[in-house]
Amino acid sequence: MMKQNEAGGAINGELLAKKLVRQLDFTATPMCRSSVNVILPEHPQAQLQSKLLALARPPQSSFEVKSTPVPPMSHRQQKSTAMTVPCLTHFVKPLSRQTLLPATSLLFAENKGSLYSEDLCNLELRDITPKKRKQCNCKNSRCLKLYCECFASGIYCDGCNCVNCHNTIDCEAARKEAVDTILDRNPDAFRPKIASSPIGSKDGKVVAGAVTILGKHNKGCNCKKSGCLKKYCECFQANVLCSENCKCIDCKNFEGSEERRSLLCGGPANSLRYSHQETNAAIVGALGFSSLTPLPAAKRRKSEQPLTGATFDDVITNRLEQIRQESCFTTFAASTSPLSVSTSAPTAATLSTVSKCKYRSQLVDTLQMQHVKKLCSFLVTLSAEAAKRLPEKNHGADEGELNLPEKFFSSPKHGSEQIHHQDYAEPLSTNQQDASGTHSGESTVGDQQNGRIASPGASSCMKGFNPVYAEQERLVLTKFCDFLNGLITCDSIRETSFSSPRSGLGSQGESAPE
DNA sequence: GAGTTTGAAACT
DNA sequence: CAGTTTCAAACTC
Repeated sequence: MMKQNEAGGAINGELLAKKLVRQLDFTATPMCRSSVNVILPEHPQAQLQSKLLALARPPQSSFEVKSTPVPPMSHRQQKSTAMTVPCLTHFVKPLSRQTLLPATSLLFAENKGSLYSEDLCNLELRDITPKKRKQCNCKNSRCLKLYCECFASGIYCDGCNCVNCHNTIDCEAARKEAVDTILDRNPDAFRPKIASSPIGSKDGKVVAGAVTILGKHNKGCNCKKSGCLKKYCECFQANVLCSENCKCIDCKNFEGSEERRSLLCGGPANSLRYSHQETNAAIVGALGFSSLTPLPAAKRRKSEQPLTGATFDDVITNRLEQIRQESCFTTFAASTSPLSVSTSAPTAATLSTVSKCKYRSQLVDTLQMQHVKKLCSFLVTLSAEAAKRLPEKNHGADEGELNLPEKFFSSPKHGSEQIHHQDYAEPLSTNQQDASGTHSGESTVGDQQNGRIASPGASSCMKGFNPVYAEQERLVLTKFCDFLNGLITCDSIRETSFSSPRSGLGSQGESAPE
């Protein structure tokens, strides 16, 4: 077993830098990532960020640490490789260097090195705005029990209103003993209470840009009287919906709850407060797994606002029909293809999760499952037809010989595009990227090595040109893109309709989104 | 600001 | 593990 002084001696520049970086709360609830706590509030924000970014690139860091030495870990902490920083941001507090030192000591054993730089890169300046730290008011616990928010967060009390506080650096021995006692009772006591969604990237987090998906309460709440709609409820307080982990009674903190909706509908402050939830919900929904986040009531009402004249359902249906008619293929299998079933089934299964909490897409009231099924069926048929048709025409023939319609794309942007073999070699040409706006240019064969799925067209380029694959890919992606464009168009109409009723509906479904 | 309510943590 | 007590935050007035 590593002795404490050995552990302390092992602190090289890299580790030190990491630890300081980790003083940002990256392991706390994903929700909290939107309001990342930052220690060292004495630094101007920009300076702070650049300094932290520098720290993320050890060992070149020249940041000089003059803070109090990090308290050594207990043997238990050293043993625990899974120990994470407590949920510092459960309560929004900008933390002083001193107050975070205990947290860094708890972190000491956790060396998941991959987190730091990219998390820092995901930081936005507005996210590190120091906020007034919450101060505890403990009287009887000496701030050495989990009742104390500071202690539970792994920080020293600093400027609190507590009485007989032992959660200070001067009482480190007592503090460490208390930590050990609590860890004996519950090794996860200092772990973040809010877990991210099970589907995700490393460290269990799902990062999309700077936003991390909200999760659920690890242990769940046990609320009885609050309906889980007050801050007594840990789930509610953490901005997550109650989950199957909860044992609450008369819970109203679930997606679709009228009470919750009306509560969140309280005004601009609430809208702002839950804006991250909206973003998270959208991302979660897009990723296809259960979200625990609600849609802001304002947005949802907007979604539910009926269109004057034509419903979004009509527009989508018409759009699909238009796509179908524009296609050179006449078959439009409704739901006969097994693939169409298998393609859409996971979506349905995903949306109806085992949890009582379900993701509610902004389009849930307008884009129906039947549309998705139709689209899937259509794309499958399209792909099959392409496979059948291409060999008949000409193996490896030029695009011009495929007898594809000149205006396969309904959008003028696409209609004039000429596709050549070099397009297969570079399926994501600049023009296409600009036109569709849907490609990041990252989908290369090389991605396969990174666990991603490379496009069949791209793969065929590497292994030998296969025009069938490429054509299938092109058709399917094109039509899907077209469908999405239609969706955007319809959404624009819907938004216009909402903001100014009866305006902008004359060109329903056909006006360009931009 | 005092008193009450609430639910997590701690205890038995 | 369930029931009870303690505790501090959240809430109400």
